[in-house]
Amino acid sequence: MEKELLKNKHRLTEEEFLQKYDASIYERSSVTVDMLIFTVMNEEEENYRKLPEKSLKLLMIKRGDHPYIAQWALPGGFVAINESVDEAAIRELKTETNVDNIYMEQLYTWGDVNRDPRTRVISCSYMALVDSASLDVRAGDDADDAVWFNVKYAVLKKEKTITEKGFILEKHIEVKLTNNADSLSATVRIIEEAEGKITKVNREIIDSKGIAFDHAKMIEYAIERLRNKIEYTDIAFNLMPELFTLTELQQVHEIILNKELLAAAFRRKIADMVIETDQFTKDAGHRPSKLYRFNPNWRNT
Amino acid sequence: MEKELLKNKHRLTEEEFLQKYDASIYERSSVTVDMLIFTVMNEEEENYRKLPEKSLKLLMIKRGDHPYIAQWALPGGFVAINESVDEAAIRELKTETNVDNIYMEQLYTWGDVNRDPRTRVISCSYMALVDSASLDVRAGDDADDAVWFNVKYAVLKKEKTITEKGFILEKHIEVKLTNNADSLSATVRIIEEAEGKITKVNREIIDSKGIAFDHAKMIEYAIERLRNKIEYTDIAFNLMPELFTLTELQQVHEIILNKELLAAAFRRKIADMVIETDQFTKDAGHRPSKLYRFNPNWRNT
DNA sequence: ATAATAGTGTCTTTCAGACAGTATAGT
DNA sequence: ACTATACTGTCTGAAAGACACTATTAT
Repeated sequence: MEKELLKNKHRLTEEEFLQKYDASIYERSSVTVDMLIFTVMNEEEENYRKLPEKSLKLLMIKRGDHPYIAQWALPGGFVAINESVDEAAIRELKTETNVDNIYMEQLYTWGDVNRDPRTRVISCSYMALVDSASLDVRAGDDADDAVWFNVKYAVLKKEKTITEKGFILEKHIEVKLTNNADSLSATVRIIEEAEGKITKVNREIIDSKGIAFDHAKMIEYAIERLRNKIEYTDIAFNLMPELFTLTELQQVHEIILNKELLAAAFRRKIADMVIETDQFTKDAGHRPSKLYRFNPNWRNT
Repeated sequence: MEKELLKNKHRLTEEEFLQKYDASIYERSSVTVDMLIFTVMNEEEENYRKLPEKSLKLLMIKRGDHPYIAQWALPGGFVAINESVDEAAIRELKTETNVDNIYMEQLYTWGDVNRDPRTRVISCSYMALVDSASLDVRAGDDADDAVWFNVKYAVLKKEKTITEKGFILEKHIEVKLTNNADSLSATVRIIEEAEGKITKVNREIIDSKGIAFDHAKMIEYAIERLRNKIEYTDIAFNLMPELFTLTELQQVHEIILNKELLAAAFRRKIADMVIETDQFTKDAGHRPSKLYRFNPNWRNT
């Protein structure tokens, strides 16, 4: 190898250089992963005829220690020195929810200096979408409580000011997490500043009730991404069970997009992404619905 | 504050807990930022009548020390303990290119264990788009050479195998970086494995000539993202000077998408994103072209 | 029979693709 | 006059929006 012969300005070969290399001279950050684990569940129905409503859920963990003791945080943990960041995320997902082999995507890396009062922590966040049917409801054998929260996303304020060379867009987004026992909420202020070609976005938590760290920011960001991606990808199917009706699939889209869709147009749009089965739903007080499964080969052939 | 009174299972208040907290018990990774700084430049023209061709450029730095001595790497550096990851990226961009206040977006965080032979390094990559006109061509006062390379992206292989429950898609992408003095290249193998709903993507460098670390992966990924985003966002304008012709704007799209576009359709599509000026190009051996500027308010009003 | 959902047919609107045709500088 | 680019008009076809209409079950 030619490489072996090259020496640097101190006349060291690569081997010699690496032997002398001391990584400890710089102070290092801790790196963690935080997981945004979403699912969609049926709410209780009352009328035997009506379809059950669905709702978007997020898994949170109650903190048993400082900092933010007794508040709720996203599941996550430190990246070990001998595992990749992705592996850490998979390990955490498995530990917290007992689910593996599921859709997961890196979201964003949060690198502000004072994210954690203990020490400098850089956090790489992942979004996971799981199908509630395949979920082992006993979420998390971990010491702390792992509980599903209902997620609501509301725009409290949206104000656009036209400036000389662009605009300033200020949005206040309220994220509400609720379940039978607890009710958490946070408001994130998002300021988008466009000046000429350059646009800068800043996210800031201006109010947080019961949500630990900067996790409200991550939740807000994840919902935005989820909404965006559901329009042009097939990620929504990760929230569906093996067999599903087209109405259920539409409901999932509607919950995430927070708007109603027209059945005819929706069915046309997702037609290629599903495969008809010969099975039907039963025991509803109305016409049965055909069951479908996901078609992984919808992009061509 | 109620918070102050809460004690953990060791009967410590938050203040006491934080005082005793020792972050050094876990071995920590280093965190770096790597910058993918793209621009578009005119190639030399020959015929006074013909328009100059444009080409996509990427800024690379020649390594002066081990590891990968004498190879080329993306500009980047360690994140200091007292700066945010974004700040580190901005600082590096300024140091390397003397450009600030420019479009920059976090791309992806690369967390494999053996990315760097020196020590465990997790790298957060950023993509920056700069307008070559506003660029101080003396790129980088840093010790090492900072040089623009021409970027070419080619699909060498694309093979889809339909499996029982999905498919396997194998792509080989060749990234070529060239300039007057040097010619670098790398092949990245991308394997997309879909089984049922779950799709896993894996990127691996199967051949690398002159490109340090796993940076070929980052380059490949950045080009994919750039291609994707240029279709539905306005990022392309970050590559344009203050005033530009629609043909120039179209050329930039064509280079990035690597395909020709029809002028009529292109103009319709970007019509709202630009503002007409009353200026024209001059001294071309053909009809002058109207100059436009970016319209930051194109999304509404 | 009725309530409630399942599913389809089709008219309209919007928008991208294609391409011919007109316009205009510099040499 | 000629060349190369600038720019527009319009036909076509694909896809999304809107909405009415038909179908089918458990009670």
